[in-house]
Amino acid sequence: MQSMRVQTGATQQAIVTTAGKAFCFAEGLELPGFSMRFDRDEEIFGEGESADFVYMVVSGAARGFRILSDGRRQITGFHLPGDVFGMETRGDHRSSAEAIVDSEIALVRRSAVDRAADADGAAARQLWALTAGDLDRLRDHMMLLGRKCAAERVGSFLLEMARRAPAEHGTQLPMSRSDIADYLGLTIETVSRTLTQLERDRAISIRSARCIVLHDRTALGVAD
Amino acid sequence: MQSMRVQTGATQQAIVTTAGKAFCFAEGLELPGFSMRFDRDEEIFGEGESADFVYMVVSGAARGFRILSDGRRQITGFHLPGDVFGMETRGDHRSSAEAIVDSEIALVRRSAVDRAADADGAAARQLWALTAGDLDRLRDHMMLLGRKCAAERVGSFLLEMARRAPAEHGTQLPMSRSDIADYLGLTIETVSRTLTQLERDRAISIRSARCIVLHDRTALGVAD
DNA sequence: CGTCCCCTTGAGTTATTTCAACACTCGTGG
DNA sequence: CCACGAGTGTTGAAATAACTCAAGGGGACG
Repeated sequence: MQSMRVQTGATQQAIVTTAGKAFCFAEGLELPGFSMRFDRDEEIFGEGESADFVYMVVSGAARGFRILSDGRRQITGFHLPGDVFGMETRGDHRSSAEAIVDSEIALVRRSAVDRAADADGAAARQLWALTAGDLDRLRDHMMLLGRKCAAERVGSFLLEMARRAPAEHGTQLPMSRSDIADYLGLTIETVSRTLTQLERDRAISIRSARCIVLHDRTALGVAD
Repeated sequence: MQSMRVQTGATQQAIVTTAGKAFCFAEGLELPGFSMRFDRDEEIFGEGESADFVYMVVSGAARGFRILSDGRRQITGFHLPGDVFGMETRGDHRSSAEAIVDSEIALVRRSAVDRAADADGAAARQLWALTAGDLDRLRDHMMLLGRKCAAERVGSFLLEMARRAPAEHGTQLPMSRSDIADYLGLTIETVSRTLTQLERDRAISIRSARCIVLHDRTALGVAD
């Protein structure tokens, strides 16, 4: 396996342990890149940085977020294995991203993405569809943030995670209560209380803080 | 001027009063289409309908929104003259859109959009950038919905409208309090009370319900 | 076995909602 | 020209969902 030194952002420099791989961004869309390891809570890219790369989770998980000057944080999305993130059509990143747990992240140079889009109309279409899919999911999340009560927010979140991160013995939640709260527009106390209440209602079982079993999907009380 | 009959959706049929025009979707991206008039509160397209057209506001204003089965509504965005909306990469519309006031809307066939994207890489890039721009604005709005208090939401909204719909004698608000509330994730009463309070604080003047003058942009108390 | 971090629980507070009444604006028709 | 009515916006008072502050619990790890 090769090893190379890359400049990934304004400040960061890293030893890349895998080089010359191709990563599947979508059905029939393979892009050349390399993968990097990020520790838990390590920044992947920051708001305002030049968007020289596009990212995909290989293993682990990441959070995308924005922060107000007074520290309030809104998590715009969780990125799980296979998810592409950090793709900008303009020059700079408008949000930040961090690893939630120790993760392996694929990096593809933006120039390579642009080249693929220019060379192949179908590839361009696929990349556009990735962005459009994000837009669609964000509109759903706007409904959650603007119009759903705490119980519905937590219920919707559990259903989303159950769909995206199915595991053998219950749904795994790689993120902390604080991450969940900042994703759902709630406080950690409200998230915790709501989960406890859902367990009392026999809608879920909390095997541990990071592992939940969904029993009764209708009892989650999620409107649609 | 020509006149033609078009099937615009599952049910609607309309007399088109302008045909054969080209509409500017972005810098150097002109697409052939026609324009139609929509009355106040008339549906432009509905959730689940086949997305056969892409739309642009010529004059007037539109709202994009989603509704839960129990009637709760979240407005995902307001569309003002020049704004493109209803562009889907998949087959169906995932949100609805209605005219806020009597409006003239340009319709471009999706097939024409696809053709332009296939033929010209630069056009494809522009269309992708339109979607990416929407995504970016939605992320800002998520911060508003998830983490800002009522006063900040209304303040941010006024700044947004002042930027997008500048007028001679104050900012025009084509939409009702109910629309504003459903955009900001508040109730109409809270929107109304907050505007009154902002006027007491001398941050704005309410010339009429639909026309506001911004005095002191810092007094709007909008964090960033 | 202790310490740290995260999570949970409790009690009191508050921002926003809910419910209800009233005010304004703008057409329409007498 | 004024009365009327419908739709829209404002205001008040009470209710409540979620937040804040504070303390305690439990698991992971050295």
